[in-house]
Amino acid sequence: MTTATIYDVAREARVSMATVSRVVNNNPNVKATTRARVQEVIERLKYTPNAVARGLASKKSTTIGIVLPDIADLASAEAVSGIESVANMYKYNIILANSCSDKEMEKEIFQSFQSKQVDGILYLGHSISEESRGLLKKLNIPVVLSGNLGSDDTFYSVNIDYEKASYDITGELLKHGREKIAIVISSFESPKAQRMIAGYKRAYAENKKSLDSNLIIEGYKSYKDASNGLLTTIQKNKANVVLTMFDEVAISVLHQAQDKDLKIPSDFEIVSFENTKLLDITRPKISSVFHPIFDVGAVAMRTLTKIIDIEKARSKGQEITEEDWAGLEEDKKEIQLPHRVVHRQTTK
Amino acid sequence: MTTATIYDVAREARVSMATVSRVVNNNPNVKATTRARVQEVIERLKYTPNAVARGLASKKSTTIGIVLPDIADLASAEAVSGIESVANMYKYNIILANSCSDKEMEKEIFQSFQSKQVDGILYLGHSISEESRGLLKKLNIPVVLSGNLGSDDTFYSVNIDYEKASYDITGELLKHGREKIAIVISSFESPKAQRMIAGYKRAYAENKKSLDSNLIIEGYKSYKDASNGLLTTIQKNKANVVLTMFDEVAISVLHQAQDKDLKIPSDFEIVSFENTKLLDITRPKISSVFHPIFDVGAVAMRTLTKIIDIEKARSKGQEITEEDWAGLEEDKKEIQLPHRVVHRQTTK
DNA sequence: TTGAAAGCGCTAACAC
DNA sequence: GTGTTAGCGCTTTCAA
Repeated sequence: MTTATIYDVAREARVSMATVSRVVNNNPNVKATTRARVQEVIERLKYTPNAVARGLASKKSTTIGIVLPDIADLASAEAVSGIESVANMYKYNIILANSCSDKEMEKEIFQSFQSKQVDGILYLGHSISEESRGLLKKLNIPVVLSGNLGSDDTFYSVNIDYEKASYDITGELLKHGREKIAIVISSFESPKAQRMIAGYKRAYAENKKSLDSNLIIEGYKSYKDASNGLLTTIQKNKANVVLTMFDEVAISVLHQAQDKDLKIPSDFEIVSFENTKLLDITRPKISSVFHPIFDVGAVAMRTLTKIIDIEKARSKGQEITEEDWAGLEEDKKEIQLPHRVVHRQTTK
Repeated sequence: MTTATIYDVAREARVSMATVSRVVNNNPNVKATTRARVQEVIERLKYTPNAVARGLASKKSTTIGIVLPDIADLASAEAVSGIESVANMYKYNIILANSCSDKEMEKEIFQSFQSKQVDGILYLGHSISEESRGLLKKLNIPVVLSGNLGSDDTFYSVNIDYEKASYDITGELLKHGREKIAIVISSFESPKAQRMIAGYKRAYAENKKSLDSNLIIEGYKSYKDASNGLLTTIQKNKANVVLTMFDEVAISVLHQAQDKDLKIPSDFEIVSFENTKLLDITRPKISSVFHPIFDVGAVAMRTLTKIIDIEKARSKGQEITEEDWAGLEEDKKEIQLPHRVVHRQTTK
C-alpha cells in the first residue's frame, strides 16, 4: 500500500500542489469552496503529509531533542514527562538520547540531532561540561538547559533557585536550634551542589553559627553509594540533621537510622532536595524542598518553543512581537521556579 | 553559518556526489585513494550528512517510535533505558510518545510516526486495544509489543511468561503450607492480569487446594489506589500472603501491614510481580518475581531491528538469510525472557 | 486566489 | 571505480 502524496490530492481535487499545501498549512489565501474540495479529497485519500519531505523543504522538523544522563532515573523521567506534555501540546515530537554523562557520547548525540535537523535541544543533567557547552553553541540550534546551570548567559535554563532553597531550609533549621547540619552532595564539581553549599553557608553566616566544613560530605548520589555507612560518617561529625541532594541518598540514610534504632525525627532529621515521588513511599515520609520536577520540564519545553519562534522570526527578518517574548527576558536567562519546604515526617 | 552539503564535498574533492555518498555509506566500490581524499574534505568541511534528506531519498529514517502509557512510570523508564541502549548500538534514534492510555491519542501518535517515517514501532503498555492493533497493522511498519501480549500472532512481543511466573510462585507458596493467597491486579481486562490469574488458578488446581475467588482482587495499580485500605480487604478474606501486580501496590500493603504491627514475613507475606528498583529501597525489602525490565526493553529493540532488516530485504526481493532470522521464529512471535522468584525479606 | 517551477540534500539506478 | 541523472514529497517564491 502506497500512501497518497500531495500530488495525488492535487490531481484528484484539480488544483495545484501549492494549493493543497496551503490548505494543509492553514494558509488563509484559499477560497472556501476550493478549500472544502481539497479537504474532501484529503479525507477520501487519507492523505497525511510526509513530515520528512516537509522537513527537507522547510528546514523544520517539528522535533526536539532531549539529552539526559539517564532516563531510568526517576527525576529525569518525571521531567521528560513534563516536557512531553507540552511538546505534545505544540505538536513537537521528542527524540530522547541517553548521554550516560559521557562527553564523547554527547558529541555524537549533538551531531545526530543536528543531522536530524531538530528544531531545538533540551539538555538535562546535573552539570554540563565546557566542551559540550561549546559544541552546543556551534550547533546554532535553540537550547534550553535544565537541572543544571548556565555559568554564563549563553543559554536559557530552567531550575529552582538551589542557593535560596538551601539557604531557606538551613536557615529555618538553624533558627529552630539545630547547630550541626550535614549536607550530602554528589560532588564539588557540580554547579547545583555548589549553589546548595553557597546557600547553606550563607544561612550559617547570617545566623552567626559556626560551620564545620566536615559536615559538607561529597560523593553520594545513589542508594547504593550511601548504604555503605554514610550515616556513620554523618554521626561522626556530630550532626543530627542531614540535607541530601538526592532522594535515594535520603532514603538510604533513613534506613540506616532505623537500623540503629534512632528515633526519627526526634533523634535525627532528614531533608532531601530532589523530591521525586519516592519520598511519599517511605515510612516515615521524608521531608523535602519541594521541587516541581514535572513543571521544570514543562516550563523548559515551553521556553524552548518560544525561543524557536523568536529565532524563526529573526531569521526571516521579521519583527519580533511582544507576544513572542512573553515571559522571556533576554538579559535574564535563568528561569527559576518557586520552591518551598515541605515538612513530612522526618523533620520536627 | 550554513553547513556543508554533499555537493560542497564533491566539488572540493573533485568527485561526484555519488562517490561522496559511497564514502559516507561505506560502500566498498571506491578506490582507497579517492576515499582518503574525500574523507579529508569531509573532515575539513565538517560535513555531516543531513538525515532528513537522506530519509526522504531512501525512505528510511533510522528512527524508531516508542509509544507508552506513562514515561514517568519507573518500569517504563527502565524499559526505555534498555531500548535506548540497543537503539544506540544500532544507530537508531528514538522518538518517545506518551499515550496516556488514550485511544485517540494513540491514533494521533501512530499518524505522526507514520508521517515521520519511523522504521519501526515499539508499543509498551499493559494492554493494547483492538482498534490500536488494527491501526498498527495498517501502518505497514514493523512493530514489537512489550509489557502486553499478542492475543493473536500479528506482532512479535517480548515479555516474561506471566502465567508461568504466577504459577511458580503460587505453587511454591502452596507447597509450603500457605492456603489463602490473595492476588491483586489492575483489572480483569488486562491480558497480563489474565495470565497471572490463569497461572494462579493452575497452581491451585494442581495442588488440589480450594481457591476462594474473593482472593482475586481487582482495581489496584498504584500506591495511592492501594493506600485506601487494601490490606483490610485482603485480611477480610483471611489471606496472609499477597501477590501484587505492581510494586507500588506491594509497598503500600507493606506499609499498611507495618501500621498494623504485623510481623513480616512471619504474620504476613508479600510478593510483587513487577520488580523495579523500588523493591530494594523498602525496609524490609520486598520479595518478587524477578522480571528483567531493562532486558525486556533491550530484547524488544533488538527484535525490532531484526524485523526491520528482514522487511527491508523482503521489500527488495532479496533472499532472507538464516542470519537475519537468528533467534526469531515466524510461527512463535511471543518471545519470553526467563523469570525467577527472588526471596527478599517479605517471604518466609 | 491560484499555478508553475525551482529547489531542499540525498540515494540509487544506470551508464560508462 | 566513478559520474549522470532522476527522483523522494514537500515548501515557497514569483508570476499570473
